[in-house]
Amino acid sequence: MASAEPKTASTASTKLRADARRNRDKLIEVAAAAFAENGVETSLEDIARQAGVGIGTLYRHFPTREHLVEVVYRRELESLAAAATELAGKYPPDLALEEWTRRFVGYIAAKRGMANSLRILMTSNSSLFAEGSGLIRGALEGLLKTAGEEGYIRTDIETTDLLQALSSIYSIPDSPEWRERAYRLIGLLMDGLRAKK
Amino acid sequence: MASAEPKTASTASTKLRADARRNRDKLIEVAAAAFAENGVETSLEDIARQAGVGIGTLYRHFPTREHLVEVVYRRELESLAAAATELAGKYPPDLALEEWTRRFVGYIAAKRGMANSLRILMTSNSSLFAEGSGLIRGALEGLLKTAGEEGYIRTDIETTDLLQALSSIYSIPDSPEWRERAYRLIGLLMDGLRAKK
DNA sequence: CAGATAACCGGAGGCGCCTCCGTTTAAACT
DNA sequence: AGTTTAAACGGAGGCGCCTCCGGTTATCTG
Repeated sequence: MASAEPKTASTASTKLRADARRNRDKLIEVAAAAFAENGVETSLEDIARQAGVGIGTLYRHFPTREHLVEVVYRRELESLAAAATELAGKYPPDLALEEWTRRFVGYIAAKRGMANSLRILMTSNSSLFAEGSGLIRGALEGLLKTAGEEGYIRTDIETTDLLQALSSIYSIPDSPEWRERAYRLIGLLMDGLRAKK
Repeated sequence: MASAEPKTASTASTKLRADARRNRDKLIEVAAAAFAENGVETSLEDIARQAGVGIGTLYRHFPTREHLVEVVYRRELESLAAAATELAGKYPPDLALEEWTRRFVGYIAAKRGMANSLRILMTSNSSLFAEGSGLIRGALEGLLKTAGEEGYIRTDIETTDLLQALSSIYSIPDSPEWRERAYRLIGLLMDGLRAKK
């Protein structure tokens, strides 16, 4: 057989038995919630329990904690990127852009506190980082382009510039008003963008 | 900065009861050997067992694994610095310098593999790093100065230069000949130093 | 030297990690 | 439908982490 496998690239459902696939999906879903709530240090046995499977099943699907973290991280990143298209079809371009950046903040918020774990993950698997930022950049670029072409915002701002500004959110120090600050920053940026000169 | 803490961090025997002090010292000694042999992931219970104390005692002295690692690391660094003085009084200056750099290599060799742990430690406690490199720099500087003044080596090389060259050893890729390569590099540097122009 | 006391010791216990393997079951075959 | 079989399940078990606290002991005081 010439290996003409109908492999679907990214979301490859690599021929998993039905039950296996169900369990795997459920595990990812539960893990995502658990990580968001308690950080990456959450007990894996808890996750397995909540997903209604044995600990053995969890470990078969995700040999190490890092594997699980990576999958969850990737999935969220993808859904964030996908949201760009969705929002673009639902709101005027400038509002779509603004709403998307808000979601971006939400995503970052969830990742604070597990910064260290993520950093380790990134350095031991740098392609993950490259892929991730590529996805986000692409999403942002699409939104910017549309909004610019349709005259909602100025056109002399590069994706890189905005991304740079957004990523500065990451370094806002932790505090009760963290989110407020982030939103203020976004508001500022958006107003700046709308000020077509 | 007003870092005028009166506590001498180094060998501060902060009024420890005799037995406590004994146990603490023994723990450090055993831990140093264990880390060198099996990396920082060694079982702490094993260390306690080998030191002939209960696990509770270990945890009282070193609340976290990182505490223990840090103390061991610091101690080795200090003994490396002390070796400089010792060697200086025992060999001609240029040989003392050469032998010291060899020990430096040994030290680095022991630290490979635990690079990640050390990096975490360093970023969460940057003063540790500053202190450490200060010590080493001082030791090297002393050796260089003596050897230079007594005419054994050239005098137009700064401590920083040599330290830079030495630290490049750290990035020699892992392989069976790792040590050979390191020693070759040292030989090269030493010959260069002795070539008084 | 005896008694008091504060510091120290150590291991049991509860929890999570991860592996291993006997049992169950989806899916391919007849 | 019945049989087969390889994939998937799941939990027991061994190990290490870390905490907690009743027992031990160095040191101080009379």
